[in-house]
Amino acid sequence: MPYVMVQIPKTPASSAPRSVPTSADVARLAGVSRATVSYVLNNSSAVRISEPTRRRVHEAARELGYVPHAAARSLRAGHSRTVLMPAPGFPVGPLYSRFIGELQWALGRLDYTVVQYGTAGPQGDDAARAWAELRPVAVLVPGSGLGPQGVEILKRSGARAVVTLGPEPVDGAHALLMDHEAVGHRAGRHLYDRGRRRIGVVLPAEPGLEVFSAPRLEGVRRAVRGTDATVTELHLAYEEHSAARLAARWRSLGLDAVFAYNDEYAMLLMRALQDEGVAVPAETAVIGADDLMLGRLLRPRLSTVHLELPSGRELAALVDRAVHDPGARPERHEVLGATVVHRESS
Amino acid sequence: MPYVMVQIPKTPASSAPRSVPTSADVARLAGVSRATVSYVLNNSSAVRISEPTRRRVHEAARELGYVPHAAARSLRAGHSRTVLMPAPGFPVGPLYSRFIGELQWALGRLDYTVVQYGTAGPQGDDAARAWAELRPVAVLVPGSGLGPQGVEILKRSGARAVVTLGPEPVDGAHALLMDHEAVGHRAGRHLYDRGRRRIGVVLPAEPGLEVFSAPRLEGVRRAVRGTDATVTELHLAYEEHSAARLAARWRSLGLDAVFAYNDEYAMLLMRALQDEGVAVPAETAVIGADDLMLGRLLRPRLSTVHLELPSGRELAALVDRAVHDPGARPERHEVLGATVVHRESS
DNA sequence: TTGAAAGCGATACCAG
DNA sequence: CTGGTATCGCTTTCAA
Repeated sequence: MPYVMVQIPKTPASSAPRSVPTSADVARLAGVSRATVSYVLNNSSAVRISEPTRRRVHEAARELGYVPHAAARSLRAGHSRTVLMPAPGFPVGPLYSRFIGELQWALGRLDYTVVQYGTAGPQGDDAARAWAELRPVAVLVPGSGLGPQGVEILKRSGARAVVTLGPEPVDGAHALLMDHEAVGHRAGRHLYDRGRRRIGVVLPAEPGLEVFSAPRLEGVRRAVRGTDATVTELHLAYEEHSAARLAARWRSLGLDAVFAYNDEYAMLLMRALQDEGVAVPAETAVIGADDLMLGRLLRPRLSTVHLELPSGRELAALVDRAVHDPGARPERHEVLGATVVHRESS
Repeated sequence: MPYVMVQIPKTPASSAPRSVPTSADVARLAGVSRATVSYVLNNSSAVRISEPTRRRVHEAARELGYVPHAAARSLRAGHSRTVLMPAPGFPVGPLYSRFIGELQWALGRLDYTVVQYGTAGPQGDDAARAWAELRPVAVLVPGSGLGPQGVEILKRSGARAVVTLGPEPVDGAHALLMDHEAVGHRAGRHLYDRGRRRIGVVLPAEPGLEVFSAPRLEGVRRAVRGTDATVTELHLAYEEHSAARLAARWRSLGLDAVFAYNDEYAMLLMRALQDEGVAVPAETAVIGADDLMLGRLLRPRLSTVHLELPSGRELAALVDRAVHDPGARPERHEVLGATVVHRESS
C-alpha cells in the first residue's frame, strides 16, 4: 500500500528567527533544483539557463535574503581565496597602518579576501595551527613569531604561499626582509660622521618592540665598531616621567648623541632634554626614525631615518605569483629602504 | 579476467606538497574509525576512550601534521565562534589601535575568534553580504557604514549579535554610541567660556574622516548657538604646505580660536601659526582632541578633549551577552567620555 | 535546459 | 568502548 510522504517543516513557518535560508530553500521557492540555483547565482558559463528561470531564481534568492555559506562552498571547492595575516598585537604607527590598508586593497583587486586573525592566546606553532584551521590560500606573517615548523604546518594544511615580513628569512617561506639593523647602522653612521663619539641608543620599555629595537641597537654598534666611539643602551618608557628621569641623569651619562628608536620617542626625549637645559644639537644630537610628520614640526627639526616600506601592490603581486606556483623557490626581497634625513637636531 | 586496481596517487608520493591530511587519514594510520579520532581530539566527555587508543590517535595526528578543517567543523556544527569586524580602511590612531587590541584579547578569553575582514571592494549592503558569507556569530561594525538592511542581512544569516560602534544607533543592532558631536560641543564650549568669539573648526581634507569631523563641527555650532560667536570651517590637509597656506591667510580670517579636529592636526596648525608669528594662545587659542602624548610635549602645551573609549572587556561582555540571548532588545550605550583637558594653548 | 546524486571533512547519534 | 552512518550547504559531473 502506497504511503504519501508529507514533508514536515522543522521550524514553524510562522515568524520568529526562522532558520537561515539555504540554496535548497531558494530552489524550492523558485521551483527548480539546487543545481540550477548554483548555476544561476554563480553565473556559471558552462551551462546555459533560460532567462525566465534565471529571473525566478534571483527573485527567490532576494526574497529569502539568501547568502551563500562560505564554509560549505570552500569545503566543496577544496580551496579558498583567503589570505590570512595575524592582527598586530600592539599599537602600530601610521606607516604600518597605511601599508596594511594598501595591501588589503591590492589583494582585493586580485580577488583575494584578506582576513586579519585576532592574536589572542596561542603563540608560535599553536598560532600557526590556529591559522591553518581556516585553510587560507596564503599566509602573511609580520614580525618573527613564525618558525620553520610553523611554515611546515601551514603548508601541509594547504597554504600555497607563506610570506614572512621581518628581520630574517624563515626556511620554506618567502621573505620580505626588513633590515632594522640597517636602520640603526644608518643612524649610528650619521652620528659618527657628524663627529659624535658617545652615542646613546633608546630601547623602548614597552613589550613587543624588541623585534625592532634590538636590531636597531645592533646596527648602531656595528656602525662604530673598531672606532673610539661608545654605545650606551638607554631604556625609556613612553611616558613623560620616564623621560624626565632619563634627562635628569643625562649629563652624568656624558653622551653627545642619541638615536631615539623612532620619532615619537625622539620627541619625548628631546622635550625632556630641552626642559633640563640640555642644548640640542649643540650638547647632544638627536636622531629618530620613521620620518613622521611630527619630526618636521619640532624645533629644532628632527633628523630621522626615513623608512620605505614595500608597496602593497608589489606584495600582492608576490603573493599572487606564489599562489600560482607554490613549488617555486622562496623569494627573498630586501624591502626596507632606510635613508637618513638630516635636519636640525643632529 | 580480474584486474588489479592500483591506487594512483594524484601527487608524487615522494616529496613535494602531498595532499592535506584529514581525520580519515589519522584514523587509518591509528587503525581506528573517524568517529574515534573525533572523540579523542575533541576530548569528548560523552564517551570514554581507552588510554592506548587515545595515544595512538594523538600519535598519528602528530605524525601527519593533522589540523582540523574549520569550515567542515562549523558546517557540521551549524555555528562558529567567529566575531567579525571590518578592518578600518584608513590609518587609525593609537587610541583605536589599543581598543581593538584589548577587544581581541577579551573576546579571546571568552573563546571567540576575532577576525578583521579586509575592507576592499564592497560597500554598504554588499559588504554586509560578504561578511554574512562567513556566518560569524557576531559582527562588530565601527563607523556608519551599516544600515538597517545590512543588519537584517546579517541576522538572517545567523549572526546572533550585531553591534555598531558609531555616532548613531541602527535599527535592530546593539549600539555603542560614540557621540563625536559632544566632543565638538565640549571644545566649543570651552573656547566660548574662555572668552573666544570667532571660532575656527578644522576639517581634515583626508577622505574617510568626515564620519568624525562632521559631528565635531556640528557640536561646536551647537555650543555657540544663540550667542554672538561665529563658527568658520577650515579645510586642512595633513601636510605642511596646506598648514602654511592656511596660516598665511590667518589674520585675514580674524579668528581668535580654533578647534583643530584632533591633536595631530592641532600640532600641524599650531606650528604653522607660530611660524607665521601668530601668538598662541594670546592671539589665537588652539584646542585639539584625543589627548595624545604629543600634546603634552608641545609648547605651549596643547589643550585637548580627552576621549574615553569603552574598555575591551566591557564590549566583549556585551557581545557575549548578546550571543547568549539574541532575542533581547538592542542595548544602547553611550561610550565616548569626552572631557576637556585645559593646558596652555587655550 | 534541467535534475539526480556524489562528495568535500568533521561530528554525533545509535548499534554492536 | 568503538564503528557505521546520516548530515551540514554547496558545487559539479553525468543523464535525461
